[in-house]
Amino acid sequence: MKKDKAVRSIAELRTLIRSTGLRSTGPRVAVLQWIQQADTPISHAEIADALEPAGLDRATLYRNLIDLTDVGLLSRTDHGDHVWRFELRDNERGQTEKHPHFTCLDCGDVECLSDTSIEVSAPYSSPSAIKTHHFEVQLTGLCDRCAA
Amino acid sequence: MKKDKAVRSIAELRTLIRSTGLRSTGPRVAVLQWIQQADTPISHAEIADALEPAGLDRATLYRNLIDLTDVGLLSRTDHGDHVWRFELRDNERGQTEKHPHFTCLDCGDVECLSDTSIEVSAPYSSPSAIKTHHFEVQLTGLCDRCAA
DNA sequence: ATGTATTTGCAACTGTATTGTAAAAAAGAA
DNA sequence: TTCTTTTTTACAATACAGTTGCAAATACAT
Repeated sequence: MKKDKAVRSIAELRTLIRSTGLRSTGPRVAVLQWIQQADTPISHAEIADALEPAGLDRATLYRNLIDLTDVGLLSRTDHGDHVWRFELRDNERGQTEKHPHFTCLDCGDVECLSDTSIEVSAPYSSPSAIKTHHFEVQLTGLCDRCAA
Repeated sequence: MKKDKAVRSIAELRTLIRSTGLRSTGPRVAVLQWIQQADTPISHAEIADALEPAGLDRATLYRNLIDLTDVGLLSRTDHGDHVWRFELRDNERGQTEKHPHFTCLDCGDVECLSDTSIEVSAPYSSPSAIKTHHFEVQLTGLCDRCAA
């Protein structure tokens, strides 16, 4: 089920970070490296669990996730279960394009619905963001494993 | 913009609560009363701000929101902004039917998209919950006020 | 190599949500 | 009504997620 995504080298990640105006540091490269090898949005806790044992400070991690989100490298979303998740945005290359996610209400698993098309027909008074397609879609329900 | 929803009397609320197996208590009636007069899902904090001055304990409120959610009277959702919101479910009467919500990423305002139809065309491997329409839809973007 | 602004790492802190508990209240039985 | 049992409340204590302040360390432009 893994997507065949282009994994960037450390040097590429460093260049990517610098291109946003941020400085390339160990923690930032580590965060991006960890996130890029995940095939779905990955939670705060998962990143922390992975990187704290390696000596990365919590506050630094939080600050970096926010900074990297602010400059547009990451997206930070809550998929309906009160858990922040981060994903590489990568928009300039069309790699990880905007797409809906399906989150299991039971186990929290996230699935990227890259090939699912969603048609929204908006009525009279709905926000114009809907008519102009400037919105994100999030689906929640039970995944096949938890529904069984 | 207020919806013309049927407001239940205190006696009706008490019966409703008892019908779920829970006991009808002051705090529970107060919570339901407050939630039923809101026209969108309402946050933890909003309910607390409204009812704590009246002497309702925080922990009791939280426990009640969870209990009422567990028995199906309320739905508890996170609309993408890391804020829990509660809404009367009321499914047995078709009052407040399942519908998508639009949440503003800026101001947090929630809009019920009762009249918006959303078509999801699911591909090969997507969760069967999608094919069987057992899912909730959540849209996020900027509301008209914040986009202006 | 040097200087300066950014970033880190640690600790302290804030606010949200949960848990333990004795006392109070609700529902059912007598 | 009054009694009895079980649930619920209210208060306090606690756990946890996330943020902030700041001195020391680091990145990187010169």
